[in-house]
Amino acid sequence: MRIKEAAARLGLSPRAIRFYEEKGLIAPAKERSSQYRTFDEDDVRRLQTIVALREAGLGIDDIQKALPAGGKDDGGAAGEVARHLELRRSEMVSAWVELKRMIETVDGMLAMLASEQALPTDAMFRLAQEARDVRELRSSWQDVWDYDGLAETHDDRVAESSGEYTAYAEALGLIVSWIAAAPGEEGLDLGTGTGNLAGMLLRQGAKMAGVDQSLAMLQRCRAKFPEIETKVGNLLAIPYTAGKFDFVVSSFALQHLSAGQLRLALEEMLRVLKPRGRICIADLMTSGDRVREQLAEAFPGHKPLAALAELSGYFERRGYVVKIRRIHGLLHVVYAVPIR
DNA sequence: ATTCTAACA
DNA sequence: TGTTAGGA
Repeated sequence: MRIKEAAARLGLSPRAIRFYEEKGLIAPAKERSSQYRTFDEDDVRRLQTIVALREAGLGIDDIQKALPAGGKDDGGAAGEVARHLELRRSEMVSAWVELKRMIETVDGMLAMLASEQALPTDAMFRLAQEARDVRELRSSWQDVWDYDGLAETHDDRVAESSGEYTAYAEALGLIVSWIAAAPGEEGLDLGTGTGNLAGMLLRQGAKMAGVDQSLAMLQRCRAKFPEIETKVGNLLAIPYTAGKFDFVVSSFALQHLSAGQLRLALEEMLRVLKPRGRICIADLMTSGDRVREQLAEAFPGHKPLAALAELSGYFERRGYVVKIRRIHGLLHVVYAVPIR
């Protein structure tokens, strides 16, 4: 068939199809003399997947990467497509959170305008400043640590650091015993990595979900624990709707956040938690902001660590009872339960 | 009547 | 990607 018929069949314009060819997404045969494009069933099938991926919001270049460069489809492409769709999904959640933020800012400004006669310039400007700070905090969260690259050896390294392995295992064990998941409860593990903590809670009978920035880590996790639902995403824009989980846990993830980012992450945890939901965190923590700053200066390459006082204060102000245990060195476990 | 390339919006 | 021009 020629381009018009193919376009009609796929709901595309002929121009769009030529454009896809120009971008290297398809390579239809051309008639010798006329240079007219000729589309066979394979071409149509490929165009169908392109249309589908476009509808999912993938850009032309993403589709280019997701689809095997060869002219025709082959079997092993599903994984690549899934990988790009997950990345896309994660971006969309971030954009969604951004939008939500912006709506709140607009609401705040409207509220100001409703009560004042003149333009409340100062107040609006301050609100805008705060909003901008939050946005910049979010966007400054990058994969500084290259966890995709570390995924393959992650579990080995955890097991090898024998001195700290005991502490690592002890911390995870304490989370599991403090959370004491009832069968069927829904839990979320933030920064789940290869799923070690989530796996333990899974065995306890909980229905677990895991979020991690690194898809490579999650692929390990899926291989180890197929029952865990995993999503790519970051802690500042958790890819779940509000009020979904009975408990949220996190181990060795918050240490990578700055103080401002930590506050956003905590907000996000409370958002996805049910009203009576509980939180348990194992991480490197310092006794106070001063110590944390000193450490940050001493180790310029590292992010500031979470401050214990900040953490517990944050929860207590919101009506939680906080329990803390020091495991080893800076490693602490913090448990927060709403006051009944 | 269709399709093609190229350039511009 | 849509549009338009100029050709085959």
